[in-house]
Amino acid sequence: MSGSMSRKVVRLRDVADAAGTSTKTASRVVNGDSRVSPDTRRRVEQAVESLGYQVDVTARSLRRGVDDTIGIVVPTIGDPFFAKAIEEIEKRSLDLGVKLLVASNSYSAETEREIVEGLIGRRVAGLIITPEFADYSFLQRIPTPTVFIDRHPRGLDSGVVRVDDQGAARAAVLHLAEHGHRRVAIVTDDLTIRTSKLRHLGYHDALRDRGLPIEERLEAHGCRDAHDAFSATEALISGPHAPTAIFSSRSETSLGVVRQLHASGRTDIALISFGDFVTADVITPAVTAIDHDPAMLASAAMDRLTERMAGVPDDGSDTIVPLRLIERGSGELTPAHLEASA
Amino acid sequence: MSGSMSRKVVRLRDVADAAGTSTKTASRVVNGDSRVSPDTRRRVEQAVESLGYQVDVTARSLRRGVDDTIGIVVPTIGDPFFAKAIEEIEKRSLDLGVKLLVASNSYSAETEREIVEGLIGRRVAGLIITPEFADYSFLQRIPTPTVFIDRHPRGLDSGVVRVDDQGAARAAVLHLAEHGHRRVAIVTDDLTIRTSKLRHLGYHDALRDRGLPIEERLEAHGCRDAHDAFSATEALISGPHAPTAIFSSRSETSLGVVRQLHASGRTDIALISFGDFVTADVITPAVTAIDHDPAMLASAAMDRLTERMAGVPDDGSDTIVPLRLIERGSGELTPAHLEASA
DNA sequence: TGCAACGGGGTAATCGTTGTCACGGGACAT
DNA sequence: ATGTCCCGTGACAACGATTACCCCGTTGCA
Repeated sequence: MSGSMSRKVVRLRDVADAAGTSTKTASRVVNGDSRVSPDTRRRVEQAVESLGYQVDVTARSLRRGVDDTIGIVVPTIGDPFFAKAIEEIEKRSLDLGVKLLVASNSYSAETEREIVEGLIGRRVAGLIITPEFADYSFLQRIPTPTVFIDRHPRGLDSGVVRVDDQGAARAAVLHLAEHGHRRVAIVTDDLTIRTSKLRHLGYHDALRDRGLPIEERLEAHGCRDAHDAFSATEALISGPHAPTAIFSSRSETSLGVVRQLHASGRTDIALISFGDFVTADVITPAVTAIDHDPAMLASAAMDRLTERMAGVPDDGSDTIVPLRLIERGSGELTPAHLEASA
Repeated sequence: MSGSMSRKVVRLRDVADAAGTSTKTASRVVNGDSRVSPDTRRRVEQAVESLGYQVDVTARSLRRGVDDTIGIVVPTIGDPFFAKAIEEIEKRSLDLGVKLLVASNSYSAETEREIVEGLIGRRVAGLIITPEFADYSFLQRIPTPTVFIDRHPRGLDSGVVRVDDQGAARAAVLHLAEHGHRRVAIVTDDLTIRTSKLRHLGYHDALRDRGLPIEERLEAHGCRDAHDAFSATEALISGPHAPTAIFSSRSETSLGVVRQLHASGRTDIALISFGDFVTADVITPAVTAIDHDPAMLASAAMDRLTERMAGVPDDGSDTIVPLRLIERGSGELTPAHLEASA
């Protein structure tokens, strides 16, 4: 019944009225502009406090032309790797006083483009994108600072923040070779996926370096999940020329490989997993893994993005995030024939 | 050098000009209003296409008073449980044509409140919050539709979407009792955490139901991570009155328990983990777990949120998301003395 | 025939904030 | 003493889309 039905929202105008200043001055106080006298500042601050004023960000963003957000687009948010990356980026965003818009692009090329365009339509201050299906040439004309991670975008000549897939895969296989293995198999995803291809190339690099044979029957491609890898591994190890070591190119496939090795009692076969997973150290033997730290990738991406936002143009070069090999046992097994002769 | 330095952005006005209509009509087309003649519609659509027009969402949001976004606030984005939940919510958001703002609140009560207020200042259409430290009484006055998940917010009388922690913990311990165990230990986090407390209560419920002893030396509290749990388990199983079964109240602690059991060769001790983890089925024996499906929780939260957004008020009741017990072996081990007598 | 209802369209105000420009007055240098 | 410059401040317009309101013909119906 009170006469003053409180207005829906408190506007800067209301604050200014209460403090006896213009909205402009109130705005100055709210935005930390130094050119305000201490007395005025205090009055405004007090008004803000008592009225519970909060900036309407939609209005601010319209006026400024940019929104205090950055968008991140990943294939799957639930993937622990990307989840950790998002976490790191959110942390950094907090420091920048910016909010984080997350979106997934693992639907189709069309929705992927729509999603990115939608983000741009929101006038995001920056974009971090894991390119998937879409052609990104449309970004050419758009001024939004953008950083790509993990893979190169199709249709756009841009630097990328990524891990050294090829180099690390090579290092892993060399590690196996160093322990005496001459028949090293690979279990991997579809080779049309850039990441998979690079790791596959690294695998070949290592074999070539060591003069080891490259054999098709040692390669299992197209393993999209643990289940595929489970079957593929069975086929690999059941033949007469079974490998003494396996290089699994994704943590997902590693789970399948491990299950198969355990199921068939062949835990004597060496294994290195590209991509770590929890409990890799609980299994016997514990699984040696190459770990790419998502936080590091994310951090590097944010560094790059803040650079772009500051106006530094993309020079087309890639930022390579290092990887590390975690020796746990499975990657240090020696082949049976060597053990016998020892 | 070209004479026409293209204008920064294409506005609705430009589309209208190109199509020879007013902005109002162009707006109608863009927003799918039916009261436009087919011919006009086509002209506008063509203009949109050729100019590459995109709605400026910041302007639209200002005018409408709400932004087409929903905010989700969780303790840790990187936690697989919340990551999966976010993933599900993002999927649902896509259907609603809404973007998702994610934020973490695991910093402090103050930043938690600032984060939520910041979201509200953005005029989000809805909020999904996992309350942590902050007092949420300030939300009382705010019209933004809000749904809380996992825990009850402090300072606000509101329904919640949550799992039945206490009931499920009770079920797990009863499951162990059913297999003959009379000395069941618990490894858990700090009991000041609501979730931990509820699970602890469920543990006691079960013991009481079965007339089993409640002993302090069977309870390891304050295990914040796998490492703590590792040490705590060592203490638990080394005494003279060691338990024959362990109930671990978080997947994180379960990792520590498993490591300790393996390290000390006591894989004969039964174990049920509250919270599943990958490779729980690779370990020997595979770990029986109670799984709370994050997607289900998220989905229920979205159902509730869309209801709120449609104007249905909170009736204060909780939505309970069911859990399921996944029998894998470790929870079905029988105590040594029973085996001996068998 | 008269008139209301409706389809199709336009004009201008509005959302809340902030950049631009202007102004009076003191400090300081010429 | 006069100009220059900076400070604190305010009036005002603009950001781009939406929407309240108005207008003009057609129809349909009494």
